[in-house]
Amino acid sequence: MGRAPCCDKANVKKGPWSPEEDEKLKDFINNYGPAGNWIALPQKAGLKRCGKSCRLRWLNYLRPNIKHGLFSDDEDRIICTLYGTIGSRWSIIASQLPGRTDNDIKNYWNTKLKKKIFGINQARFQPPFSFPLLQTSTPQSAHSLSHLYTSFLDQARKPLPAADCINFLAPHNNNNNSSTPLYSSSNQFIQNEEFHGNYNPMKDSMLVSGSCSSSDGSCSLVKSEEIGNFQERNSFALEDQLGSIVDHHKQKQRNGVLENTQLQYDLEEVKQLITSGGGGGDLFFGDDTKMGMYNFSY
DNA sequence: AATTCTGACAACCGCCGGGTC
DNA sequence: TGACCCGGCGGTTGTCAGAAT
Repeated sequence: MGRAPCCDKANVKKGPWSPEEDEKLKDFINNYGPAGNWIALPQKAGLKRCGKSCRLRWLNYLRPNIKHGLFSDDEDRIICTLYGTIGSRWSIIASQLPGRTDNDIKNYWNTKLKKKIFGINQARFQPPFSFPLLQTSTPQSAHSLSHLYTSFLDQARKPLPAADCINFLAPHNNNNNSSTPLYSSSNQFIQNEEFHGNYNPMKDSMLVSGSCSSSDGSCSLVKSEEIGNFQERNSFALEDQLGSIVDHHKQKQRNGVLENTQLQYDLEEVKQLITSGGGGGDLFFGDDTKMGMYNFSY
């Protein structure tokens, strides 16, 4: 036996809301409050709508303090970094952007931001930071992650014309000073990144590894066995690439080239919102000529 | 001027989890 | 303990306006 429908679909109106319907809904909620039974609300408010539709209309459009219109650069960056860390958990991302709704952010990501970041190669190239890195605590998610990663490598191995390089989250990075923070917004998160220029999936090797950072904020380089454990947890089979990249990373750090990188935003809050346990991770990618690292903790 | 295409965003759908009985 | 109800969530689809042909 299936679930009973939430409303009588034959007798509910669908499609765009009229101003009159908006007024009715607003009036009702202003008088009786948004809390309560959404399923019963339409009948009480005199609306021929599904309760879920009313709820969505209120939350996404009619609710006070909703911010419409263009997203700022800071908002862009917050969305990008949070998406990179937690994936498409729009409600959590929305909780970091006052006035924005999850639907708004989701639409914005799907229609604009994704293209802005991934450029022309978006259809073929899924970037490493889109992996659900925080969702690796179960065998299923580990398998899923492994599958995604394999798919990514398959894509990355395909030859691409040189013009198909993508810019990796560095829209404002016009200098070569690797110690300059790329983004700093509202003290909510600061991100340094060593990587400059283009990332070409045809030429550049890439891997994902676990990481940790010491309590004083310095970036303690990942031990290979820690990475190994992380790999094992996530069913990765990238040992060959692992050693060289980590050696390269260490070498750069010894040379003082590598900046401590710590991607942070409202982590405490995000932590609470995410049910899985805390941890951290680095995304390394690059080759002998250039290398990128994306460090996060949660 | 008419038609087609495209992008933006509003809205819907179905699944899931928590709460309650 | 399990069935049911409801709200929340994310993916997908629908609608419409403006651009392109």
